[in-house]
Amino acid sequence: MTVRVRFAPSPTGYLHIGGARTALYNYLYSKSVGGTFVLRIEDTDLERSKSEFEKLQIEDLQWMGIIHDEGPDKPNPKYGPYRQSERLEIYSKYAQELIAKGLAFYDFCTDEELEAMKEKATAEGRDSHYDGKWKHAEHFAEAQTRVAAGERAAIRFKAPHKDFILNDKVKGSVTYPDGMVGDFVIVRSNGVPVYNYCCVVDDMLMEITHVIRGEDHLSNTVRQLMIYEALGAKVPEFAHVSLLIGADRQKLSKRHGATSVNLYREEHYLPEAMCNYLTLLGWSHPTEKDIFDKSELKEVFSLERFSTSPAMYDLEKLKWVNGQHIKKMSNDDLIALVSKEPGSEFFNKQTPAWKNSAVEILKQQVHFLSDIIKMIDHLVLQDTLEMTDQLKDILSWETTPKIIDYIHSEVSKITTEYITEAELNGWMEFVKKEMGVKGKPLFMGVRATLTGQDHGPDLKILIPLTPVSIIKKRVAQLKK
RNA sequence: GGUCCCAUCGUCUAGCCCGGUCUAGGACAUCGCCUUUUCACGGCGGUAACAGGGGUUCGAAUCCCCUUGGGACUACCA
Repeated sequence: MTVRVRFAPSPTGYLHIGGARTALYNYLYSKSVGGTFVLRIEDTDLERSKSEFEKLQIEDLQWMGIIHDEGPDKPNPKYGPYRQSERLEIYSKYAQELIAKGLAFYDFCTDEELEAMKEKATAEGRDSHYDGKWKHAEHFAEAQTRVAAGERAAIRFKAPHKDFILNDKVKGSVTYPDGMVGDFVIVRSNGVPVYNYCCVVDDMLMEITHVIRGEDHLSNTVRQLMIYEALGAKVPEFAHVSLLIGADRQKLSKRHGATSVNLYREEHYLPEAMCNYLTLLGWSHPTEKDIFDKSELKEVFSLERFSTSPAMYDLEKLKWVNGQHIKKMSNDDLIALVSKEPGSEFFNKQTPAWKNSAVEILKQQVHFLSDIIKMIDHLVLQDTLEMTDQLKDILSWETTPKIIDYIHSEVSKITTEYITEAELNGWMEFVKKEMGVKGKPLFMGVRATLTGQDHGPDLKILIPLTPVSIIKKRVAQLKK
């Protein structure tokens, strides 16, 4: 039997980090067993669903490399359509079947009646389950005639009186005691079916074999179990993955800050880093490897390695993972990405050798792509000096003014755009041999003179990357 | 309130199912040292956890129960 999994977002907003993680787990599982990954759009909430969001969410998924095998844009005639709003007749057909079998019933109760029912139940200390007259068989005929006459009614499912047991791949055996849920609505009075019902009909018809989703669905799963049974459908395997939480240990939501994938895309996080980090939030690599690409997981991904407790979404570690992925990249790939960063105009004008050298030295110490541009601005293009205490200290050494004088005259002779490493070496040699300066005063003195800073990358690489015009300005300021 | 789920360093986690090899391992963060005549990278090391209480057992992070704490669900939302 081929494995079929699905990710079923509601197009009511941007793709959420938590959603991306579930999508990723489904994707990884399907790849690990050679199954099919289906994308289904759950847009039965007419008010909140917007087609733009569907498009945006798919874009975010694609950015992360979570590519679906089937979906609205890649339909398989056997299973489509893939938008619930386009499957209304299907749901209606099965709802009629359930009514015919006496497993569901039309309900004409008004909101007020329902409210009164609830209040009465709470007053009596009972669970506030549906208690209306329409569930009883003697009213079925009346209900049919009223509906035939065009009156609107919701359709409720008759919750069977028995325990349900779910063997969850992550949670293990979960028991839902009898009476946990009452007769619930499967089709609203406006004719639109609800999630718990559509989901089952779709999973059944789309032959979904494994449902991997957030733990927030765990309690509701009993409703779905009931419907599977009523429909006579085979129950898929369920894997309820623990939730992502914020620093306050509450379910991750907008108020925890950047929780939409598109924000990270805009900040140019590396998609592979994002996937890497998200994978590790609730799943562990069998060899405790912590930096990897999705493609390396085919052989090792399994449902057995999920953690059962919630995981806190922590930007610090994501930052580190992103940095690790930058280090892993080839210089050419990295150059291509850096060239698209805002503020990369100067970078883009440089020779391939310059870019390669710059990227090679800078990628060692950054966490984000934008850091590379920031560092170029700071290390290479900064032409006004900031008088830090450290710089003042270096300038106070008796050898430093002599170095400045010497380099000032040497630099003014340079007519090329860049200083070569050989020229720099020559200056170092001169200061060492002819001026008798060595050790820390030599290196720090030269560094301060040329960069105006007391620390930074290796001068032999940094200085040939810095335009002479910038260096001239720096030295001139120090000479005063 | 009710039902269900969860509980190892500050954080992500390994170990738990199949008790002993756990004076509890790794990673992020943090601190220190080494290396780099600077910074970073890297290397080495430190601080830091089995929520509490009862059992079962020769022996429990691992099995059972209770307590406590946290979370989810409890819609004609998904």
